Amino acid sequence: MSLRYALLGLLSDRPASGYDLLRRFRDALANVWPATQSQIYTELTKLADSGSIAVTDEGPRGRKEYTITEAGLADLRTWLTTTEPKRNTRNEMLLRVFFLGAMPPEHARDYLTGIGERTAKDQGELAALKSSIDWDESDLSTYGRIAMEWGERYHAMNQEWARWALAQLPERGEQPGDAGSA
Amino acid sequence: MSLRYALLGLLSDRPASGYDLLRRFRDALANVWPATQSQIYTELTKLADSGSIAVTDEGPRGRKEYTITEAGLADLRTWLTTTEPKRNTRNEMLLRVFFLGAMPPEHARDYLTGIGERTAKDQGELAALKSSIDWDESDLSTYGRIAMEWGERYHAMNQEWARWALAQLPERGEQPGDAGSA
DNA sequence: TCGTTCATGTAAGACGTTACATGATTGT
DNA sequence: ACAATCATGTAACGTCTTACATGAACGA
Repeated sequence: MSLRYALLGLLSDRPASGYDLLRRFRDALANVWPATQSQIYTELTKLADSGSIAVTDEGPRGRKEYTITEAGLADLRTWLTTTEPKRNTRNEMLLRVFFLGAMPPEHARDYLTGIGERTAKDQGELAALKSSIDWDESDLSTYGRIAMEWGERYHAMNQEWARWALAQLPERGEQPGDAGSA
Repeated sequence: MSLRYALLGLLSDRPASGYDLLRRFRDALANVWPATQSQIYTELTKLADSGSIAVTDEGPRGRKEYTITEAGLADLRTWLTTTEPKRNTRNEMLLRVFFLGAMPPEHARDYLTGIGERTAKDQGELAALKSSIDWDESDLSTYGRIAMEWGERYHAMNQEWARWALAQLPERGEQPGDAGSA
């Protein structure tokens, strides 16, 4: 259901074609709610059928510009206010952590080190994205910045956790009870 | 694909029936990789067909106890070492943040306050879960504790972020450029 | 005996991914 | 002319959720 509201949300800012929305998903929402071309076009057709959006202009190459209707806006507001957001649970990275015991300890270290590295890379990409955006005084910018901050904090948290987790593992070659040199 | 490996992972610790695994998903993996009864039984049948697990005992009420095979263990290890974990992107809570501009500012405050409250509640539930677990010296306990720590840090991060985000919004009734009383 | 727990299985539908398929327009 | 970009649509497949369906065994 969320894709539906993501589209309504973007269209509440300004009218757009499927192709426009596809780019906005790639640029702005890729880290929050990824969607494929296929999904977007299918959902736009459904939204138009249900009267939440309407085709308000047609351009070259079969371009159709959609505008949100009053009904669609009401629908979006209902979603924002009266329904509880679902928690994000599934986490493949964390699932693997549970089963690191099936591997030699060396691999557990490598895995956690890898997490730290990957999240550092993601953090860099997020920073690049942040500086590439033309932040203005619009609502989308204000709230986009707030979402971006979440991403930065998330990555920082992951890195700190990965460092901490490494410290929980026995040292290379250390035996249980051997707490280092005296 | 992850469900398959979650099952192999649990079975690598010890043999279990579908019903046993269902409870372990509810208790230990609910916050990391939720799975329904329907999904678990279906996947166990597939795993048995492909030779990754085998029925090694049958009990009352049609109970079938599954044990991981060498092939299954190899499969699990391959997954752990040679494939990249997929990032967790979809975040409904954050998606809504983008569109808070479609609502009066009051609602944005309420929403962010609500996030803080809900994550505080989740944190409490996680703490309760933590103290309810019989932590021993097994690998699953070691890595389970590490995963638990991630959850604690995640909730703490969310609360700090929600507090920060509230401070970014204009004060109740404040106009842009009006930075409080002198 | 009667309710709860144990125990397994199937089916329909929503959502998401990947791939296929087509063609107009623009810029060099 | 030709390549890149704009622009839309469909089909097959896999995963996840919800609901339906059944029944044995245990304990009070």
